[in-house]
Amino acid sequence: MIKNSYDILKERGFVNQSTDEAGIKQLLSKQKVNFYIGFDPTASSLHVGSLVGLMAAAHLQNQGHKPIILVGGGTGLVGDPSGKDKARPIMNRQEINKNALALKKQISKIINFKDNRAVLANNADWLTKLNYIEFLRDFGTHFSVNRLLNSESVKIRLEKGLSFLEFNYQLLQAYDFWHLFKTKNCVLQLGGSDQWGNIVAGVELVRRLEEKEAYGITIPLITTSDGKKMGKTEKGAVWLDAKLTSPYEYYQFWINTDDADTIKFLLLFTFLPVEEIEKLKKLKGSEIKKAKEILAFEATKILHGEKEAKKAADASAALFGNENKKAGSVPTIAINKNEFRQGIPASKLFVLAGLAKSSGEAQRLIKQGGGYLNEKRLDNSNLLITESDFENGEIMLRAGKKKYQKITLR
RNA sequence: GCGCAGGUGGCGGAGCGGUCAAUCGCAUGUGACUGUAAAUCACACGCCCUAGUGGCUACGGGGGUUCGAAUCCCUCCCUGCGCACCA
Repeated sequence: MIKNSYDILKERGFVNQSTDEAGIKQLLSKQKVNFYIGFDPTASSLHVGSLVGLMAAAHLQNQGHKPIILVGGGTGLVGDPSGKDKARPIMNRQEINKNALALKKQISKIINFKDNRAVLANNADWLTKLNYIEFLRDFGTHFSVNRLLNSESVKIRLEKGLSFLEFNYQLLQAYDFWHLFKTKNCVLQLGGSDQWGNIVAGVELVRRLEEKEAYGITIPLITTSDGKKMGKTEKGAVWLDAKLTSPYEYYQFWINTDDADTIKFLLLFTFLPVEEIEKLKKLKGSEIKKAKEILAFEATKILHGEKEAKKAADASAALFGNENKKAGSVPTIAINKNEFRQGIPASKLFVLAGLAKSSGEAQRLIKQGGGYLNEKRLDNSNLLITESDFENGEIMLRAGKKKYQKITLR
């Protein structure tokens, strides 16, 4: 029996709520569906938080449906108040366009844009052309302020203050859905659970204007088992851009998954068949590490390719296993030879390597016993590091238990 | 526009003339314990250095009072609440 696309999503944990479960199931089983999911171009890279939506979209694409990836170039100019207790900084056009371009590159690692199997859209293309009066007359009439006031996202902000600008966000997103429905025959929207209100607004707008049914599915906000938002690491957010988070760091992020989250993440962030993941469930105690290795490898493979994933896995095994600490793809920086002529104080070197934000922090680190040079614990943050400390042209720095940085000479 | 209440470190939130780089909680980091997990315990947590009863910058911005200001005064900006205005 062929599984229904919706059931696939549901069984892997991608579904938080949906507007009409039976309707969606029927829709997805009888035809190839165009659906959309939006991303905010407020940063130049997506992070693992956005990955859930992309994975959901990828699963649907694998089932033959067609994703429309919407970059919120227009809505980004407004700022979504959902789930925020503060107004977002308003961004200018250029920045947003630059970000949108960068995002596409990352998204195309997961979604296949070849042969028109997926399309990228930017709502700036239509939102910026809207005429205020026309918009109010044609669409404003379909929105009830009473309802908006009752929505959770607005309620929260009412206590702290909400500008009219942000208040309008929902109308714009609803308009997006309608626009895509009209022009691209898009009948389904995916979004984070904080988008529920916005998605429903779109569904209703389509119903009112077109007297046709559109659907929405929200994806749960992925939290770690202790209730925190996922996606943070020692160095901050985990980005999808390899320049910001190297494949090795990305791999490490997944390896460091909490035991309790391992299975959940395998389902969400890998394409492994559910049956296979079920088997991993049986692992107990320190064996869970094996499941995490699979998770880390698969997740890294999806984003950075098999070769990089292997390299990261090897590096990880070398550094944390008992073999000698030689590693291939540990983040490496090259420092000019001349710098070492007089020697660089250990604390400075940690800052240069990006393992500490300030030399005060580095000094603290070393004082507390968390600074290592070539696997030897440093006891003096003023120790001058010179060329003679290099072994085979490199130095391995370590901060704490898990953060490594290799230094080479230039 | 008028009145009221506020604006303090990543966040929450004390302090209300000296002993404040600022109590406390959360978050974070390091160490111990472990399985590169969780929990727990300990320590740290503005920046700089020649590392000291050292220097510098910081309690929305600017100015002032004072030997001395996060703390008092003036002014500007911002936020919330109430009133007014408009619809």
